[in-house]
Order: sequence, then C-alpha cells, then structure tokens
Amino acid sequence: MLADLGQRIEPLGLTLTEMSVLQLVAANPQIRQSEIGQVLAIKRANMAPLIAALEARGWIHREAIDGRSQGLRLTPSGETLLVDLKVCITENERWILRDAPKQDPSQLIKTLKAIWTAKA
Amino acid sequence: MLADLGQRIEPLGLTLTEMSVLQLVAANPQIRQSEIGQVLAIKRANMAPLIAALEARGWIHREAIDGRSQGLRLTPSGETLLVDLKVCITENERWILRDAPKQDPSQLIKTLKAIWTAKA
DNA sequence: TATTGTTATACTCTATAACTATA
DNA sequence: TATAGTTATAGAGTATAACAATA
Repeated sequence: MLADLGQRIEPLGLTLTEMSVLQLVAANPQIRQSEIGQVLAIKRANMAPLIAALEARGWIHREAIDGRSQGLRLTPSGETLLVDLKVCITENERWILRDAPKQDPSQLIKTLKAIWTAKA
Repeated sequence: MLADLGQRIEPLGLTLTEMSVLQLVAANPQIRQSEIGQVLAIKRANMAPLIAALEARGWIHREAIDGRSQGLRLTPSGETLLVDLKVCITENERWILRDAPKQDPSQLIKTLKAIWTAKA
C-alpha cells in the first residue's frame, strides 16, 4: 500500500516521510521539530536536514517561539502542494479498496484507523 | 504492524527480510535465489550476502540444480526455527486484531489477503 | 547471447555522540 | 540541569556496474 502511495507522490517531488511531516504541520500549525520527531519516530538529528529541505523548497517556514524553539507552518506553496497530496492519497485509497471484498469498502479503512488509534 | 512483528522475531536472531526468505524457502523447496529476489523485490546482488548469512547460521542449505543454479531448502534447524516464527506471527496477528472492531476479527486478515493477492 | 550468482562500491536512511544556545 | 536544534559521522539497507561460469 505504501509502495503504491510512494510512487504516486514521487512526481510531486517528495518522499513518504516528507509527506507525513507536511501533513503533521498542516494539522498542527506552529508545531516544533522535536514534536514531529516524537510522533513520527524520527531522531532529532535527522529532523534538521529534513526540515531544511522542506524549507529550501518553499513549502514550510519557521517562526521563532522562543530563543531555542521554532514553530513550523505551511507556506501558501505548501498549502497548494497539500491539495495535490490529498488527491494522491485518495487515489491510493481507491486503488487499495478496488480489490477488497465488495460488502463494505470503507470498513477496511475504519478498522485500520481503529487499530492505529489504539496502538498509538 | 510490521514494527511489532519485527520486535517479536528479533529474539530469534533474524530480520523481517530474512523471515520472508525463510518462509518462501519453506513453501517452495528447491527455490533459487533469483526467484526469491523477484518475489520479494530484492536485487540479486543483495541476495548473495543474505543467503550466505542464513546458510552460515545453519537454517538453509544449497543443492546444485545445474552448473549455475542452486536450489535452497530449510535444514532441520531451519524447520525448528520456522515453528517459533509462526508462533510470533500468530501473536502478532492477535495483537493487531485485539483493537479491531469486535464484529468479525478475522475479516481484516481476509480483506488484506484478498487485496494482496489482487495486487501481486 | 542470456542467466545465475558473486564482488565491489556508491548512495540513502537511520543511529549515536558531541556541541551550542537557551529555558 | 534539561531542552531545541545542529553537525559530524558510523552503521544499515539498497542501488548500479562489472565480472566469471554456465545454459
């Protein structure tokens, strides 16, 4: 499933990890790098170049929270990208469900979300 | 889900990739490295050290098919390992289903298998 | 000429440790 | 003293290319 999604977002110029970061920033404006790292299980040391790359491409920008923390937000360009991203995700879900037993196509997503929520 | 399974099989001394290879060898005695690589999307060049490591630990052995091909089989030690492996997999499935909606715990596995079969 | 397996090696991803600056 | 972020770097995992031996 993730391999398919990875291929779909490749033309947008980002990886699955970067996609997750952007979604997290979109859903949590002013989030800090360290918080993203905790949620996505990415080490602080690896967040630095990751965020720098997203900033260099103009998708996010930083605002100082205090002297040592910086809050992240999507730029307008980042918001636009997120729309395209959601199209890819929707197509990916359709592709997944295409071969699921007919009875209730959305049951799978509901079940997976329930499991994910319980574990996280 | 895979992260949990990875932790469960770690005490057995193998990785998820090695687990997949062993299962494939168990289900297809006399299989060739190149065939495993095709199924699991592992490059030939990376199969060499992978198989060598499994052989060094006494879990598989090679039999010449012809001058350039070698068929793989589990050793008795490998068969024993596979039993322990299946216990881990069963525990992993139980762990996954524990937080699935009650209605039909096995529906998820059936659905995922149907999807997997259709894609592969 | 195509295939099986191997080696060498580069690239990416992730992990650890040490550092600066700030709370 | 603890935390946010950075840098340097080592270790996996995975990629390409070139090779030998055989079909």
